[in-house]
Amino acid sequence: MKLTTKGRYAVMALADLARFNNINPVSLRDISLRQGISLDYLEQIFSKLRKKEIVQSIRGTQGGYILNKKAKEIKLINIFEAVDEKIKTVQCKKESKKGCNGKPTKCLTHDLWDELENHITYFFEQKSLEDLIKDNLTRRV
Amino acid sequence: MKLTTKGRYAVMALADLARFNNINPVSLRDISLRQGISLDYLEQIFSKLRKKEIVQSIRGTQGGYILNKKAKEIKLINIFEAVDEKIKTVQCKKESKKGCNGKPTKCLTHDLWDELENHITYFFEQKSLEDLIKDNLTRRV
DNA sequence: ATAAACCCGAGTAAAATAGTCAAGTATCAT
DNA sequence: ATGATACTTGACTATTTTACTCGGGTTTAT
Repeated sequence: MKLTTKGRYAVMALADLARFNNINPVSLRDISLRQGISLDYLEQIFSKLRKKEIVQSIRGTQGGYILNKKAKEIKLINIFEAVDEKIKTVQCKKESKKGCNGKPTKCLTHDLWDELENHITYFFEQKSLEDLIKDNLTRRV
Repeated sequence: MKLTTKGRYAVMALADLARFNNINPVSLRDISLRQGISLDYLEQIFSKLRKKEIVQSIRGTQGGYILNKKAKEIKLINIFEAVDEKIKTVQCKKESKKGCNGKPTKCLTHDLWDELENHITYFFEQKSLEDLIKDNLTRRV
């Protein structure tokens, strides 16, 4: 049970962006340097974030990215969804309402995995980008 | 962010074991058939569970496994630990108390990942095997 | 004696991850 | 105009992890 770099980096990069999100757009190059994430990889990630309208891009010199919504309105769940960071605890989820794996009844642990998935999802639904940067009034990288 | 089969199967198999844990030991063959998990794979898993003293083995014909503690005392966290299902949200955890990745300060999202890890771990610390089978008075596979 | 079970370590195919690389296009500053 | 900066896109790939399988054991009830 682990977080992939895609999800982690997306959040790190957006936290960085939110922090420096003044009038000027923030370039991926800057984020790359500050957060130590490869530029090429960041480009992949931001492509997805842009398609899901979490950020806006500004091309050309002095260009970069800006948040497309208020930091408060961007929840971690939105970020994870955008970069395909799935929360997947169960394999039999898509089966029919009643049964798992083709059987007529639910598997013994079905509700457990559902509950776990909800537990984790809840966390991501609550936390916003704003929470991240508010918690970080002390100087951080 | 997903659960591996090792963790999932371990819990499924132990739930099955707990359910049929009467006087007689339960063979992996039976668990394999009921839960649809390969026998070879189950053997790997139970080897670890035995080494962590979650189950006891009884060799020979009519042998099998029994729980080594009361179902109430076996928490999911113990099971996951036994089969090396790690809960890993952060990469910079092992760095010094204050800084991440060799830098003198914590990374922006450090506390977030810590909090997430705690959130998930808490869930696994609360849930016991007994909870699983108690929740399943209705007939299940 | 035999079969049912546990025990153990090595090996491996497939999938997922974590990127890199190449070739663009848009825009600004000068 | 032109060069530099920065976004855009899609393909490619090495490494790691996962999810097993396989082949040999040993123990014990009947």
